[in-house]
Amino acid sequence: MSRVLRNRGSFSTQVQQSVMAATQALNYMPNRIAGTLASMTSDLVGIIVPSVGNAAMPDVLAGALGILEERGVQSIIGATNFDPLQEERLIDELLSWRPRGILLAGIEHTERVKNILKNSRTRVVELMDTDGAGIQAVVGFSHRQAGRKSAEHLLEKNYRRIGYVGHSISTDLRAGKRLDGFRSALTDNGIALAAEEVGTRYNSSFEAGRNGLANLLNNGTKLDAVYFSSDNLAIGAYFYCLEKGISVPGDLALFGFNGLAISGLIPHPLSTIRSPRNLIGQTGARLLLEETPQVQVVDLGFELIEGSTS
Amino acid sequence: MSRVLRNRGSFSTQVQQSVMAATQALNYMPNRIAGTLASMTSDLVGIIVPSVGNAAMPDVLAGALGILEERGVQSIIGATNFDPLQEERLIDELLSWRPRGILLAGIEHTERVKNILKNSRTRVVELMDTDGAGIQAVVGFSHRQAGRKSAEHLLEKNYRRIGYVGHSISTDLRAGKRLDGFRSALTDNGIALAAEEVGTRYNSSFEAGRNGLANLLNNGTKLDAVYFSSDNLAIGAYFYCLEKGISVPGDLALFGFNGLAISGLIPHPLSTIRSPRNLIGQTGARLLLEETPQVQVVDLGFELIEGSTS
DNA sequence: ATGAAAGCGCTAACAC
DNA sequence: GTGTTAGCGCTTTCAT
Repeated sequence: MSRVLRNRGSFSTQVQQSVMAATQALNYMPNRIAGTLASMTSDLVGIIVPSVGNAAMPDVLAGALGILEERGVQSIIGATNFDPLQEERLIDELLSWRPRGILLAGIEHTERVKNILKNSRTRVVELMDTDGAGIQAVVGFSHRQAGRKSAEHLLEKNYRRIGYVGHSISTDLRAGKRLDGFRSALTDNGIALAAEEVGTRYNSSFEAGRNGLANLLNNGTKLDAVYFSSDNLAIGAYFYCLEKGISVPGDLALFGFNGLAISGLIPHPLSTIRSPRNLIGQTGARLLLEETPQVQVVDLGFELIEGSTS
Repeated sequence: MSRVLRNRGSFSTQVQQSVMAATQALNYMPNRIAGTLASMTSDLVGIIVPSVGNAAMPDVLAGALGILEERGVQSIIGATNFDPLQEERLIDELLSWRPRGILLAGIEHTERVKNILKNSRTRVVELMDTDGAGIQAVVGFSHRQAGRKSAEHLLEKNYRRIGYVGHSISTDLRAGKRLDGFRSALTDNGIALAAEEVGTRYNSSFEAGRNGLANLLNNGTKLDAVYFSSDNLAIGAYFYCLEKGISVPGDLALFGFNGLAISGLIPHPLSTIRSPRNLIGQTGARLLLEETPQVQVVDLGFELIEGSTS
């Protein structure tokens, strides 16, 4: 009987015994589909990310999954490949599973998605980005501020001829916001980006960084620092410098974003910005499961790591 | 009415019109929980991996998710953290959702898991590892062979004093199999591993490789090559060599495993073994969805990449 | 071509 | 403390 299996309501030990025996004998396996339908509350949450491979995501996912699994909730994970329409499709399908909540990477979505989500009573927590209005709760940090901070650091260090190398900026909106912030800090100090290079078709970000820097340098503009849309690009570029005998940071300073483990272990630890990715995932998951739905934004900030490439 | 919504059975355009109108007006959203319960067939699959951050996993996941999403099936993903009991727990919970199938990383599971899965009629595809008996279908390659091949390569190159640096070998069974294969090839040639170092408590594999190599070298054993349990370890060690002025491969050869993008871009492209991770994910997903359940093992092989660290 | 009805395996509410 | 029953929102089958 349902009561003993779920340990709710009241029953005698005697009944418990026999029920236990029966479930063992019959090899009983609960059916959550039926349970969820009957109770109208599920232990499912949806998680939608741009891509499971995207440098920052594994940490965020690991953080969220950790919390979710320990509370016995299952996660349906979907990847949008940075395509808003794919996101819309995934959310539609997700909603048809009546999840307890949805964890979304980023705060940019199609209008339809925003409306649907606002009108549905599933909890929604948006992750990673606090630059803009969220649907219900958002947990992350300001990419615009991260960009600004990066520029300010470079300016303090007296770099003036600064270039940018990015990767798929039209689709990676967060990278776009960082660049915006970076640019505006430069503008505030009366200088402009000396050159920029945005490659889109590379096999890896390392390659994008490497080739991006090569192109930038071959264009003839004289640069003393380059800002990259992420650590991986910066690392690819760093190796290019090693290979070409470009002294870092003497000839050229390099600045990344993400604060990946490897960035601290290359011969010149990379100057970069690290965000609390795992914590963002954890916090998002906790918020999602919280009893009291609360409209709020949790800014977990970021940290500038001064390595030796700047 | 159900027939027009799912475009099955027969109905007139007139009825179709009115149903469409009604769904629009009422903002109808299908309920797959109810649908699944009624039809007793679901569009859910479960995916269980050791960790979403584990170097090889994002590619496998991306491959699998790609196929799965394009066929409109949702994925419940769980991470075991290399803990067989956690895997057992996850599988129990997964099964209660009556998934269409389960994708499992690896072929080592608790006896209970194997029995449950054999007796359930959910499709099971085990990924990554073909060294041993699978439950139903397995897609991957032989880690033992990969290890052998690595050793043979090093021996051909005339390295004789060979060390090993690994990371969490007791939990990462696949790494253990590679080491086994590596060892046996060495033994076949009458030599033994000169030294080995297995660190477990590092923040990252890069660090494990770096410190592992440092320890190995400090122990005084003279080595001319080191085999690492993965590229990340080897890369961490490579940077250590750069820093200490150890010439690679002159003083010391380095050999990794995985064939990550970054490994090909460091100043000395890493000698390593690359497996078709994305393809393994794709193939696994396809097999899982196939109509005709077929007991089989699909060995997708691997490729030895001769870089310049050996 | 279409309406009606019987479940799917549970949970929650109600009676005793 | 324990047995019973009415749904949950669909799919499927059976009449019509």
